[in-house]
Amino acid sequence: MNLTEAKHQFIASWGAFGTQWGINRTMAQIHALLMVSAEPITQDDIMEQLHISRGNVNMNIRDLITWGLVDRILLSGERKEYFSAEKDVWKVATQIIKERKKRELDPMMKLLATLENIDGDKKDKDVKQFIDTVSGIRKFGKKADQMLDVMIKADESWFLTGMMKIFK
Amino acid sequence: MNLTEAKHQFIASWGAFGTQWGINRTMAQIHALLMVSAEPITQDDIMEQLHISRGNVNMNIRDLITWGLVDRILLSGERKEYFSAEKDVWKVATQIIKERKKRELDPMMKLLATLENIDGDKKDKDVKQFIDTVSGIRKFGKKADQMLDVMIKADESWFLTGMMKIFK
DNA sequence: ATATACTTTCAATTTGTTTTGAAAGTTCAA
DNA sequence: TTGAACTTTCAAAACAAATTGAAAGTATAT
Repeated sequence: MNLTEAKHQFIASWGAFGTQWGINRTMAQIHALLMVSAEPITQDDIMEQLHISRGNVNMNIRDLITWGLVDRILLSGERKEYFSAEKDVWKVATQIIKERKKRELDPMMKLLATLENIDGDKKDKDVKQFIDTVSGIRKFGKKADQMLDVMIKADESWFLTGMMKIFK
Repeated sequence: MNLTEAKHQFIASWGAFGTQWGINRTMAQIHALLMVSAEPITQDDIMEQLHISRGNVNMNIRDLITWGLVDRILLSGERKEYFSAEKDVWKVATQIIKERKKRELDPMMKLLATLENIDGDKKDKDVKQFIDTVSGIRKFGKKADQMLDVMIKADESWFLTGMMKIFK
């Protein structure tokens, strides 16, 4: 397989993979393209390579920037904007974890906390089941949260070498 | 807040949460309903409580069963089928991890392995960037994979107590 | 065997999401 | 300023996913 074919396949698969995790396909594809691009590229490059419209590129690029995964690059003497993605997979992963945690996990945990305080007789089996379920999710979520916080603060080498000893 | 309101809110939020992670809303809602139900319930109960059609319930219940999250219960003397969800959050989590790993992570890792072997001069900066990106993702994926395997095999108390000492 | 109670299927429809492209907005050099 | 180069917006269109419900299928009791 040559580079062009491989790039295409990588971009297509990364896009499909993204959709399974609630990320829009184009956004994942743009991110994939930027990840394998050695140099910063322009909106027009992306439009051309992925065969998508200008508006679509613009919208998703802006999203990727708010996710902290892509940077706008201004080359001196150039009018056009260039874009470049963080290439370090560890940084990409921690950035995504940080964002999803903030946007999704944290609000869910907050809600569960309030739901645990319902009125009703705790001897009633339905009330009991509800409280048990919610508090079970909450306990699990808290621990997962702590773990993710440590991961976000840790560095890659710790993850790749140190942590694994523990898991043996 | 009373039980009924709290259940509704839990089901609605769990459904919304699911969609952000690539799980269809109804499926997540049915799962939520089953998680907070003290006793097994029927298709008709689900239809009524979530206001959805018979076909929809049937389809999603079957999906939940293939995910290993819900069981069909046959009460003796009853013609009707009842359904019940695993209530232990740890088991639910490991089950989901196990399935998603098998369905999504494993195939992606396999693909990346093949993409690493492209033809081309490794001195070329584009070829180099591609290989570096793919192998970076693969390294990360392998470690995450190992970690998840250990989690799947471990038990809840290990996660809730033991593991956290390590992360201090 | 047949009626009854229940489950499954799937084509058609509805609903939700993504994409387009033309128009409006911005920036900057001359 | 003006206009050329570029970016952003957003209503409409295209596309994808979820949902319905009626018909077909299956199991069971009599």
